[in-house]
Formats: sequence, C-alpha cells, structure tokens
Amino acid sequence: MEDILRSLGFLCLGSRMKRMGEQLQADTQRVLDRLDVSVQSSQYPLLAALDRLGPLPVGELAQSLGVAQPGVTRSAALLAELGLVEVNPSQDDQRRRIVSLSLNGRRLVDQAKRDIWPSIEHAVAELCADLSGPLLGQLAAIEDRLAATPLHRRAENARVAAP
Amino acid sequence: MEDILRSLGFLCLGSRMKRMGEQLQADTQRVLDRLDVSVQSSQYPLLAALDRLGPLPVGELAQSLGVAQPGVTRSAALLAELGLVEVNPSQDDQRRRIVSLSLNGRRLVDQAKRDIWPSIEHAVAELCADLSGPLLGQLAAIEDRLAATPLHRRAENARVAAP
DNA sequence: GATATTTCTATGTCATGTTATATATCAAAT
DNA sequence: ATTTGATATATAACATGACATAGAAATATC
Repeated sequence: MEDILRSLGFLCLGSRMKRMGEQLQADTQRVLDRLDVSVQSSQYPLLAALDRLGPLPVGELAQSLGVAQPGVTRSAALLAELGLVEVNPSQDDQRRRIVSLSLNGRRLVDQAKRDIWPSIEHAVAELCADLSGPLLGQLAAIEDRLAATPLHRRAENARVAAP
Repeated sequence: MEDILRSLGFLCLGSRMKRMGEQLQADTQRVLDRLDVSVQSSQYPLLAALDRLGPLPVGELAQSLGVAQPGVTRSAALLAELGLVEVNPSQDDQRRRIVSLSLNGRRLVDQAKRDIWPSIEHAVAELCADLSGPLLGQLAAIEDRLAATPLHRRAENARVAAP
C-alpha cells in the first residue's frame, strides 16, 4: 500500500513530521507506562523544563517549550491536579502564576531521569544513528526502522543491555 | 530563552517533530487560504490521495495516509459536508464505503495542483535545501530558517520568481 | 490620581489525532 | 440454512494542539 505522505515528498512534510512525532510519542508512552503514574508522554517536556530551568511563569514556560500559552495553562492545571506541579501567584506581579515542581513531581522527575529517560534517549539515538544525506531520506529510513522494530522494544533492549 | 525540546535532543524528538509538523501545517495553511475554500491544510493529504490513487474505501485510505480509520471517517464526512468528496457504498461489499472526489473536489485539486502546491513544494524544498549531517542538526537548521523567514513568505517569493 | 493601554493568564471553541467499542455485513462451518 | 466468527465503518470518549478573546493586574499618560 503506497504511503501517500512519503510519495508527496516536500509537499506534505508538515503532515509527515506530525505523524512521525505522534508515533514516537505513542511509542514513548509505552515505555513510560512502567512508571505507575498516569502522565502522558506529551507532559514530560513540561516537567523536564521545570527540572532544568526551575520555577517559571506560564508565559515563559510556553516560550521555552515552543507552544502556545493556553496549552501550558491547561497542562499545568492537569499536572497540578495530579499533584506533580504547583501553581502559585508571583510575589511581585499578581498577574503571573509561577509553575514549579511539587515534591511528588520532583520525585517523579528524578526517577524518570534515573530509570527511564536514559533508555528512551538511547533508543531514539540508535533509531537515528548512522543516517546521513537529505532529510527526506533520513525520515524514510526512520519510518522503516520504526516499522521493523518499534521504539519501545528498542528501549527494552537498551535497558537490558545497560550495565 | 532556551528551547527545551532542542536541548533535550533525542529524548523529546517526538514532541519536537510534532511541533515542527504543526508549524509547517499552520504556515502552509496561510498559503492555501488564497483558495477561497475553507479546507484545512491537514485535509489536503486526503484529497491528494484520492487524486493520486482514485476512489478508495475508508480503510485503505487510512492505510495510505498512515492514520487510524476513525480519523478518515471523520475527515471524509467533513469533506463530504463541504461537497468536495462523495462517500458511496461499494457495489460488491455493503460494508465498504468508497470515498471519491466530487466534481468540486476535482476542481479544487486541479486548481491546487496548478496554482498552489508547486509553490509550497518549492518553498519547503528550499527550506530543506543544502542540509546535511545528523538529523538533529538538520532539524535545528530548519527551525532557525523558519524563524528567520516563515514558510508562507518563502512561498510568495517562489510564486513571484516562477515564470 | 483617574483613565487608557499593555501584559499575563484563563477560558471557549474548534480541529484532529488516538483507543475502545458498537453496528452492520460478509464468510465459514456445522 | 442458521449460527459463528471475521471484517468494515461509525460513534463515543478523551488528549492535545491552535486561535480568539475575556478578565485582572500592572504600567503609562494626561
């Protein structure tokens, strides 16, 4: 069955990248499910940003993540519901709401950094290893590799192989 | 302001590709808006598939596009609402619903193929031109180029430059 | 100092993707 | 021929992205 997005080349590159991204996120989800916390894989960048940059107001968080502000407002509310982040008004500017990791959020991130993220990173790096040449070719190669061995299986192997 | 997805490298490649795909789609939308039809850029792959492969049942269309079947059911219903496709039961198998371009859909695709798609394809190709090396580097270069000159402006230039 | 403007966050609406499941039709098996 | 199972599509429920805009708070202007 012909893959139309691939056939269309540059014309539908946006759709194709979005599709690949969703695929990668879904596969990543399966790895993350080992942590018994019901956080979607798409929420981890926000947690990672807070881990890396410290508490941030909503707007700056949105900028760091490269998404629109309402998305951050909603994600933060969701994660606050789960008890992973706290949202507090800023001292000096009452308009700003500062998002920060809660104690549980801190624990989750630390555990993920130790137990899960390295194997994911390793699996994706392997997925993209030894690729060269034009972008479309590399994307096709990644799609083919993913079809042959899904990411979550690569991550398992990485975990087994790790010392 | 640090771009977290970029900093995280392989770990959040999925989120990053999804973000880039959405950006490209949004930019493409602005080019497509010249056609006075309210079709989202994400619907064009479906139309292009029908143009390229001819009438197809829902399931095969989903496979060709690499998306789940319910998405195609919904998109087809939407495009049928707009009068761009027709959905008819198959002769030999009453379970199957065959999706095909309507007369208006045919017209729209022909116009897009003539007036719009070439400039989009050209703009995206230019965006990705002269890139080499590892994937992450190429993605960063594309992000930088897009930030410098959005795709819709590249497409305009392409249109002006074309003979 | 009152008013106007700007800035920041929240909310409403929509688009589009997913999974799980219901429904309808076809095919197979007894 | 009737029942059983498989297959195709539709629907429901949910997640997450965008944009537009409302509301609150800060800042600027007069």
